[in-house]
Order: sequence, then C-alpha cells, then structure tokens
Amino acid sequence: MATPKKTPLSRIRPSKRPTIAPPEKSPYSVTKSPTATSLKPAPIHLTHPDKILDTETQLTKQQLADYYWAIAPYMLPHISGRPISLVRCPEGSTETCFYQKHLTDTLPPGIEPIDIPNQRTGKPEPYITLSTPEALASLAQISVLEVHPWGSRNQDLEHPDRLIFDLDPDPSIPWPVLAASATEIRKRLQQLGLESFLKLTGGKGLHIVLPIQPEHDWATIKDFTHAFALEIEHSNPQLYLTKMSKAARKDRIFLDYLRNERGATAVAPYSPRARTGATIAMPLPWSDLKPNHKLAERPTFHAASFSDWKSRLHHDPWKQLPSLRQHLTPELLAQFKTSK
DNA sequence: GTTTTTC
DNA sequence: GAAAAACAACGCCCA
DNA sequence: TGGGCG
Ligand SMILES: [Mn+2]
Ligand SMILES: [Mn+2]
Repeated sequence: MATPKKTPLSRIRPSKRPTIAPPEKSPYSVTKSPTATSLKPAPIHLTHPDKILDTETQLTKQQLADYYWAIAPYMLPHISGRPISLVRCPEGSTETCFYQKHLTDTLPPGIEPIDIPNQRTGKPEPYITLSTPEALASLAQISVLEVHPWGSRNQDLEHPDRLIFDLDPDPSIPWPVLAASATEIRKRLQQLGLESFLKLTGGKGLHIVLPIQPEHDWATIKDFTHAFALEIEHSNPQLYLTKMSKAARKDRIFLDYLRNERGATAVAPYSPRARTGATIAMPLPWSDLKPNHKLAERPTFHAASFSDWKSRLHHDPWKQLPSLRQHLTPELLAQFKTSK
C-alpha cells in the first residue's frame, strides 16, 4: 500500500479516498440539451488523453484540455500578463496535489518565465506566466486543476490592480446568509464609489473582486482591505471575524483580507478546483444573489459539464471589469487605516 | 508527470 | 534496465 | 518559535 507523502495542505492532500468504484457512465458529461455539441479538441499533445483527473465527474485530461481551450477567451483576460501559481494533480483531484509557482524546464511550450525579486533576498526567481490559448490548454498535460493569478501585473508587480474580498464561511453558514453578506459588502463599496464583481470560488466561499488603478503598493492595499474587513467585523461580530483560525470560525464568516498581499494569489475566474467534482470558480451576476432569486442553495458548476453551462457566457457578468478605471483616493485610504 | 537515484 | 525516490510554494498570524 | 491556514 502506497504510503502517502506529506504535504501542508489538507485540500491539496485530500483525506478522503474513493472506496467504491466510480460509475461507468457519469451524469456530468451527459448532455440533455439537443443543441449542445462536444467541444472542439484543443490543438495540443497529451500523453494520456483518457486519464481520469476527477473520478466524481469522470473528467478526462482531454476534456480538461478542451475546456481550457474553449474558456480561454473568457479566462485569459484575467490571467495573462500576470504571474500565476498552479495546482497540479497528476493522480486526479482525490489524490495528492501540489502547488507549483516556479518555472521549471519540464513545463509545456508556451509557458513563459517572469523574473520576480524575492522580497527578502532581492534575488530574482523565475515565476510562471502565460498569454495564449495554447499555453492555457497545455496545462491539462501537466494535470493543472487550478490557476491562481497575482493581483498585480508583470509590468507593475508592486502595484496591485485587483483586490479580493474573500468570504470564507464556516460550513454551517446557509447560502442565503453568505449571499446577503456579499451583497452587503458590494453596497459598502458602492457607497465609497467603487463597483465590484462576484464569483463563486468553486469551494464554499465567494470572492468579491475590486478592480483599481495600480497606484498603491502592497502594504497600502493590504492595510486598506484589513481596515475595511475590520469595519465589517465590528458592524456584526456575531457573523463576521477577521481571525484566520478555524476554531474561532464556528457559525461565522472569515473575512480573509490576506489575499491582498505581495505574492498571494486567488483562484482565477473560470478555473476548475482541485476538489471532488472539479467545480468551477464561476463569475456570477449580482442579480443571482437577490433574496427572491430561485437560488436557495449555492450553485455549482463542473468542468465536465461545461456544455451544459457554456450558454451563460453569452452574458459575461464581468464584461465591464477590464474597462473600469477606479481609484483608491487618498481620502479613502485615510478613512480605512488599521492604525489611526 | 518527469527526472534522478538506487538496486 | 527497472524500480523507487525525489521533486514540483510560501509567508503571515497568533498561541 | 511552531503550527494553522489559505
Ligand atoms: Mn476563500
Ligand atoms: Mn481565504
């Protein structure tokens, strides 16, 4: 019996193992719609195209490559020109996975290096970046189930232009409560004159993305998001907390401002997750959170059932994001400081 | 998944 | 030559 | 300082 190796991350190293054989046919890739068609195959080489990367949905490496190829026009605008970290699962989503952030010589062609100075030593290290649909699709060959971009661009690494308000709920938090919290945070930002964008993380939580002009350094941005999170926590300490420990999280939502830090990453929109079902980090229109909306439970999307949800792309809920030019003014920064 | 080390 | 092992991140926070 | 955490 193969004795598992150690790795720091519980989700990256799932504790559960499949105990029963998966069904021969999975409902996830079965298309009920008469108009749906199979995807165009990605024009890249795969060593084992039929290898299953997610047993729950029977997702194959070929399907993953075709998914990346098809989603590239929607995903690339949010990852190209940025350093990215990868989560690789050579034995599938239920087995040991690992992060890769450095460029190595065994990566597929089209993956590019971006040298980033180590914060402490100043020594440049080759990180990963990519900019083409081919390079994105080729991530399937190395079993990449998650793509995580930095919040800043290669050309201006020290000045973030994407802030993440990361809502990490205790499992006991009902979806309508989480949805109302996200809506409240959007409204608070709107009161500051800032529009923001929503996505499912593909796990239990939500990300609220605030695009800004790259005008401030990471320390400034981190302190702003920290102070903003603290204000929310103080407004309703029964529901929110800004401490990371899971023990203290019981029945609460952790406001994880630590995504807004040099070198930190957040899962990319439309990235699959390295978890059972290969769920998608899906952008949502804010209207999906309205109290009267049908969604009584958190919606879930799978990479393997892309053909069932690809029509959602007709209306890209993040369409306005890249063209917004929002500023964190000196007044706003002065209003949100952890020590004043 | 690939490369390096060991038998 | 085949099999096994090594390797593929990192840094903040707080007890 | 170690371990939890993402
Ligand atoms: Mn989260
Ligand atoms: Mn988080």
